Amino acid sequence: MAPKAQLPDLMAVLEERGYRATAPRKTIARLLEQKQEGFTAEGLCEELPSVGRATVYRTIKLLLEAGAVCKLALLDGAQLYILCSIGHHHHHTVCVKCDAVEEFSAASVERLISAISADIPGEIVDHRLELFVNCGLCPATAGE
Amino acid sequence: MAPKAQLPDLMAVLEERGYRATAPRKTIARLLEQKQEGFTAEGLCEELPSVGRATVYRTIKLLLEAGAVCKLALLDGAQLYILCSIGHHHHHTVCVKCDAVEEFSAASVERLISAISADIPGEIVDHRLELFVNCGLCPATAGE
DNA sequence: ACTCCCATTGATACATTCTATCAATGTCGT
DNA sequence: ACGACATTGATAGAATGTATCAATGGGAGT
Repeated sequence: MAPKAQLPDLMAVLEERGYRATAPRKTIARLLEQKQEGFTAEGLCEELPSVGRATVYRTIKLLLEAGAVCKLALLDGAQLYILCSIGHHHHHTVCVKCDAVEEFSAASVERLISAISADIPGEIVDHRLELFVNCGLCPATAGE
Repeated sequence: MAPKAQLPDLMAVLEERGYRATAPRKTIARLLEQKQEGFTAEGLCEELPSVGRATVYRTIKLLLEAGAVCKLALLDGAQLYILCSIGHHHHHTVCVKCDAVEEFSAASVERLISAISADIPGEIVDHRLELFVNCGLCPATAGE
């Protein structure tokens, strides 16, 4: 897998927003910074038995609000969190076989949304685009 | 609100797929065919106390698989089902104020996805696009 | 129209994911 | 070091959906 763009220091992100640097938050931030893949809240809880479930969920929520984490809906309706870069609009590709997530952005998408705007009643304030792919890198897709 | 495109006879959709025309399914189908707006499973259960919860959820699932219903994720993470047209790929706009959903399709979207394909690792097999709008028609948006 | 098979139902329990509550604790500005 | 108050963790509860299974009923074949 290609190396990800540099991802933010999560604890710093939280402190910038005025949240305290507590031990549980540091633990969660440190673990997430290692993660190249998507994760679930329950998965984090299992990996960090020393941190309370409520705190795991609360911290994920704070990171979501800060934009450091995105929440994706897979085709089957399952949900997946993924660490992502802050401050620039982007989208994700998700492998339908292995759930690997990659971030991408394309000016053409944003231009298209603007163009579509004329054909849509109302004013577009946001959008969500997800591409489901066969990544071609995981065992499941390589075999085809 | 503009009249929707003709929507399918839901009971016929289910029968075409080999499911039996039972009384609970007919009840659900009849109610949904009246609905111009999004709905939730729990909401349906309340509107149809004569039908068991499990049956409501099962029937929604069958309609989802048949493509007669889509499941949308709102910006705040809430989920909404919406009746939609079968057999042609389409997307939805969702009003961020009143949750009104409109269906749209644009050849330009499909062309763009194809074009992006070249820049994305892997093969695109599906995509999801949602536009969040101020519909301009509901009291909440009209006031701005 | 009757029968019979088996798809379907509904009640209930369970699963998953997330939020609310609240007393106890830990951070950080002073 | 102190104190205000943000945060934690245990637990209960909410929201949404699935599994189980005995009882029911649709509809194909006669």
